[in-house]
Amino acid sequence: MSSGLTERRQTILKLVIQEFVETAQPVASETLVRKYRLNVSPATVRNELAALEELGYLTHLHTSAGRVPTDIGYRFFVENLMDRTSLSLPEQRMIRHQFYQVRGELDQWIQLAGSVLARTAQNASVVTPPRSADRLRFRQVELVAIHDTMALAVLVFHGGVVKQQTLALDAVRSPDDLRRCAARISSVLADLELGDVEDLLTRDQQQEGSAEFGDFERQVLDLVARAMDAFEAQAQEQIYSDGLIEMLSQPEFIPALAREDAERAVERMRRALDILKSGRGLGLLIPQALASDGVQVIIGGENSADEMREYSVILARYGVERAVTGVLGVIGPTRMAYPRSISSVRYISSLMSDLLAELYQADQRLPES
Amino acid sequence: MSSGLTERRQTILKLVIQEFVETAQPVASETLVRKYRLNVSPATVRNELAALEELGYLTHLHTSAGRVPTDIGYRFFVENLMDRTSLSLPEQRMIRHQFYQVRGELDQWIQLAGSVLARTAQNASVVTPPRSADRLRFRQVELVAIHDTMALAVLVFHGGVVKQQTLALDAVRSPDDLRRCAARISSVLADLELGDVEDLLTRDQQQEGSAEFGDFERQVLDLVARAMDAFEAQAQEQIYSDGLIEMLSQPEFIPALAREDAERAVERMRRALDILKSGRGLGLLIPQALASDGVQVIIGGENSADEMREYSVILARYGVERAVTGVLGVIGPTRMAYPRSISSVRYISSLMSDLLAELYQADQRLPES
DNA sequence: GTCTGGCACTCTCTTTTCAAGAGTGCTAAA
DNA sequence: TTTAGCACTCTTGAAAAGAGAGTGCCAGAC
Repeated sequence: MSSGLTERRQTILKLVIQEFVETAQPVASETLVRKYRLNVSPATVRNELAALEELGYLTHLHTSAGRVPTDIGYRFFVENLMDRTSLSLPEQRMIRHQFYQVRGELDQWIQLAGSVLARTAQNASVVTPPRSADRLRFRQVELVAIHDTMALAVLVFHGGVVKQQTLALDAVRSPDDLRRCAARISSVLADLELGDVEDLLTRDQQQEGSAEFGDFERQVLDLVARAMDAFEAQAQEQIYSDGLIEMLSQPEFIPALAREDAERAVERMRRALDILKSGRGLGLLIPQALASDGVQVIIGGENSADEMREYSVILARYGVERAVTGVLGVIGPTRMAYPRSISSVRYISSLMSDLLAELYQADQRLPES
Repeated sequence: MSSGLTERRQTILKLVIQEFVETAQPVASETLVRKYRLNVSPATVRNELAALEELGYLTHLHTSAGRVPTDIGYRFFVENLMDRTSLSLPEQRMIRHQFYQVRGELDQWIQLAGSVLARTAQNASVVTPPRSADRLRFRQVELVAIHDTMALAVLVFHGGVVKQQTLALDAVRSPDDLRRCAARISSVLADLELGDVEDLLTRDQQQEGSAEFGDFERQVLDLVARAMDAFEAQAQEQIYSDGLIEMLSQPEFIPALAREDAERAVERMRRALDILKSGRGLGLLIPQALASDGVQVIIGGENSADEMREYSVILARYGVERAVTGVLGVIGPTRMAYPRSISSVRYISSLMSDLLAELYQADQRLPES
């Protein structure tokens, strides 16, 4: 009976999605006619809705309820129907200004990106720190005295990765002592990877008596190896997330608005919490996003993880290609303001890329407000 | 009629609280007799319960429901009835071991403390980073080249406070250049506070032509001033928290178990989230805990903040007296396993104190596993 | 052939009612 | 002072009934 996705059906599909995203209520034929001043009757719209349902773009919760988009419906909307907008210029300017205020602090960039994404998309956000695709390579170490028997070791790796650790000294050391030791180790370990460092250590330990390094130097070497190990071990796992409150303010999590068993809303809340805290359900998506260009949109059941069936994820890679890259994005119920969320993810990822590029090549500049 | 808190009434109060903490259900007279093999009849217990209610230690939700402790009841329990236990030795050992594995990393200590507290108390936890009571005093700066036009500035302050920031260079600088500049600034700023640094900067700017510092040096000075300013500004506010999931797994937040309108459970959940994220309701408690010795227990309405009426907070100061101190603790529904939570807070705070002391005086050692 | 008005039908949602159950409070007796 | 007995209160759950929302379909109009 249905002769495919006619123009009018596409228009109606778009309206249904807009309406549903806005109100979180199943959309009735009469509402569409009244609110959008369609000059056809509700009955006509009903026929079209039935056709759209048969084509798989909409569903019915029960016989006498309005229509709700399916994952396929959202997908078609995102691919073909959606207005491709950007964040407004004042908004962009405000965001740039916020980043400008924390210039120089990578950790703060990450936090800020998470918070801005959450606010603009009114959903949860995830950001992974930028990582190098290569294995970690040592660059140099600085030892700074904190007091007589305590020093701070600042380890710098290629790609601008920095890690600091305190270090209990076995004996009192003068600043000169520290400097000498740091210089020695920096030159010995320069450009080495974790495996090389470990080899060096075991080799040194075997030739007991005529050891190449002093006790103190070996202590620092050990620290370096441990730090590199710890760093590589957690490289994949770390996901910063924010916007829990924003997401949980969505009607899906408020029983009075979701018109359903409050029990289910609570259960959903708990599971959402779990997803964000553990990063489960995102695990596969992130490497995938790291390997793709542009903004990725994963809608509901398109995600293989079953617990994500009711959520959409919008991700984009950011960083400097072939150097360091990370992933950032938004996560929320499938009923999501896709145009706005996508614009936001796109803008923040390009902004973060600019910031990182500045860290890597001085010929790119942070846009100033 | 009631002749005060007799021995037997105290016993019964203790049992009511233990039972209620365990089951989260109002406690009935018959349950007490059956479960704890009291050799009196339920009717006798009922009389005593009525007396305890008149004295203010228990309440009734409605005529035909069991008894529930009041804040006053919990308070009496904590002061007089509670068994004063410690964490078991195996548990202590396991915790120490976990801290041992992240030795040298203050940030990790804080995270770990939060996670351990949450797990042992099955509630949310809060930890503030250790802060000095004095104003921040500069110690030294190191400049580490990241690449040609980018350096990392590591600022070290008195009290072991360290902050790192990247710095875009105005021109290519050799490592020697950087070292010289860092040494110069370190010696000029040594032991200065924020105000002094700012004075120095304005004084230098006024004498235009014959400036005391080079462009590059002034750039670094500026960075230092900004960093100190930012650091002092956020010194009070930063509260790390964990254990949201643990707390939200308490029956109070699960409508099916709380036997009440699910709506209310959801509302409660949302508010709890807000408290943890914003730190509101804790604001007054933390300075208070910083000024007190030992473990502080604030039960329900004892907290002036109204949104905390249903929550208890257990806090302890940690750190090195007169040097750096922070606060850590547990937050959860008033129906809380006080003995265990208090032991846990006490143990972790003393452990963290030991760790920090090690950072300050070498004559104290981290207990090794 | 497409659109529209009308109307029956379905399902939800809310309210009411009723019975069962849990636990207390009180009284009177041991 | 303790206890048994019993009436009373309040909750909880199930079932029933009525209102409302929205669809699906048919028959007629354009």
